[in-house]
Amino acid sequence: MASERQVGGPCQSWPKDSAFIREVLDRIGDKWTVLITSTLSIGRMRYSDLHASIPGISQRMLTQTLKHLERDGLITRTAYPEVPPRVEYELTDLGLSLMDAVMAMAGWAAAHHSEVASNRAASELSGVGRRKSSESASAR
Amino acid sequence: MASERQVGGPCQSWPKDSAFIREVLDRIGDKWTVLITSTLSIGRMRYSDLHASIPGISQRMLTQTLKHLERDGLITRTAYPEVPPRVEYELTDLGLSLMDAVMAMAGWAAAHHSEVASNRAASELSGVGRRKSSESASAR
DNA sequence: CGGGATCCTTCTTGATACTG
DNA sequence: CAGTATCAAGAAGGATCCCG
Repeated sequence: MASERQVGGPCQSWPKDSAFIREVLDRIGDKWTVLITSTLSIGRMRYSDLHASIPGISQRMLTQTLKHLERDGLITRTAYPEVPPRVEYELTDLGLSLMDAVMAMAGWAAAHHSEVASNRAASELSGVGRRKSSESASAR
Repeated sequence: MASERQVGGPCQSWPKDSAFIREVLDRIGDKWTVLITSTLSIGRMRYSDLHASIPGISQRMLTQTLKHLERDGLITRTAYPEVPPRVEYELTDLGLSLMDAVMAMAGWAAAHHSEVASNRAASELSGVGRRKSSESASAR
């Protein structure tokens, strides 16, 4: 595989403007962002519902990620001035469009993950990307 | 915006199989992976060329990221047994296909970064996602 | 030239406790 | 309920030195 490709062909066209690409990648590269937005893609939810729907997230990370998403206009935050406070979050159209892009990535993942997995397994046996026990447990 | 969307519509369809999506996201969420693969999309390169082409990367990260990419079958590593050692890296078809997906993300970024930027600026003024000086310098 | 092995510093994150 | 504030632990990243 990858026997003969013509070099210089596809996409050598971002010299220095990789700034916003990095911004987007920093956002979706964040574990919680994807989980939160995908959960919100079901519909608007309140804080506690999100917390319950996403196992393992701390309030700190939930709050922080929600703020980042709100700041970038990917979600809206609506606080109702009631006696027991109620706050609801919802994806904006912008956030929804990002989800589409993420789903595209998910499509690639679904299409190629087995290939990646077998490559990885083969490398593991031959000792290419071998990790040193301390790494083998969990990657972050 | 995002005034009335029908809930439950788009993409509520990954309950627990988000495992490989995370794998892919962990990979492209990594700052150096994208820079390296996009550089390699120009054509095969040797270690020192990559190091020179990517400003600010350390040998440690370059080597490590290259190993991860090789392990997953996204690039190939070819070592020539010469007197001054020569090692060349090249994207595989798999790696190239991932680049396509990344370029799709770049497309989203290009289309919406101004919108995100203005949202962010507006939030900055109203104090929504305000950071506390220690965060404002660099986000990782 | 192309890394491998260490050390050391910084940033991120989870846990916990407190508040409007 | 919906956060905020503080703290400690761990991982990621850079710098440096060395080897084949």
